[in-house]
Amino acid sequence: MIEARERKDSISEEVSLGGLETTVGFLLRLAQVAVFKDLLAALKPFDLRVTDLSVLLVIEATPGLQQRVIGEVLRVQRSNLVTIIDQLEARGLVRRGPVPGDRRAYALSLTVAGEALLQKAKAAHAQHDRKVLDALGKVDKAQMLAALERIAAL
Amino acid sequence: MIEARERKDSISEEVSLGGLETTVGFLLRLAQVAVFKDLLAALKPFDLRVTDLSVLLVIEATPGLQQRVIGEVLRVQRSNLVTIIDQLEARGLVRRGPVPGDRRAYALSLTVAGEALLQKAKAAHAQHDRKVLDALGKVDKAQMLAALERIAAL
DNA sequence: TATTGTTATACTCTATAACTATA
DNA sequence: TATAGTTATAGAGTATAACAATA
Repeated sequence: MIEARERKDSISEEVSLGGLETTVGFLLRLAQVAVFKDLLAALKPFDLRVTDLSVLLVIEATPGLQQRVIGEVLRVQRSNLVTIIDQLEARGLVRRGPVPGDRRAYALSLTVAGEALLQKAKAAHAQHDRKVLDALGKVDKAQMLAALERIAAL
Repeated sequence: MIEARERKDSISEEVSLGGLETTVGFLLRLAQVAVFKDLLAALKPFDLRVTDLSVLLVIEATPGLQQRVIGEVLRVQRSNLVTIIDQLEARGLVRRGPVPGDRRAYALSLTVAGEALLQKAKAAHAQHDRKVLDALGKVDKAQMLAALERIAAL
């Protein structure tokens, strides 16, 4: 059984990934999955997913935004955003108000309850973000952000 | 219409993301999506997805590997790996051989055709990887990999 | 009893087309 | 004609449980 444990423990160290392990793309995926998993866990007490928090943050920053705009900046198809906003609205966190001069669109804003929940969620998010930043090590945050932005624009 | 164009062009610059834009997690997602999209396009001529290439690379590096091990190192559930290997095997790229002393498992290896296709795919991958590395800018590759590894271990 | 590969299934995320009511 | 929101649907990717054969 010692033999078995040694075999199992050594897998991630001894099995070569054929160069994949020194690839930015592969580690980028592992890192992104880990970050989302960690943030999702941090948001669990508030019953919010990562996208929900993103939506609330954007609306808080610019009340009156239309769904289309939120979809654009968050890279979410406007059709997929409908259900997300529906749920936030049903929970009384977000309000779909009228847009003066355009009866097709909605002006989104946070309710008092939404604002209150967001504040708590932001505290959890800040704690999560601190963990991520600590993991940067020698890499400067600003340079990391710049690098990720350039990669995102490939 | 000038007004309309200006409104549209300015969205990504003028609409605040509520702090999200200076967050490692958010940009990590955008970067990862872009990298996978770019790599997928690069692999299109060979009809390979990103995971397919990863599997081929790992098998090439260590012929005789079992599916379970590949799933572990690539973070793919062994049940989801079945179809992936099925397809590669059906295309004559991968072979499921016997494992001496364990008739439950398969020893995976590349066929001649699989090896040949992989060489071409590797060239395309190298070109893609070069683009990603160029986007790193001032960030040292080794330090970036180390940072991503630490984030992945959150 | 535990493990390998397998099957079946479900759930989330994402993508596309078409509809409505407005503009 | 074009646009905002909506509906329906389909496709990935991922996750879980249970099974047969074998250890």
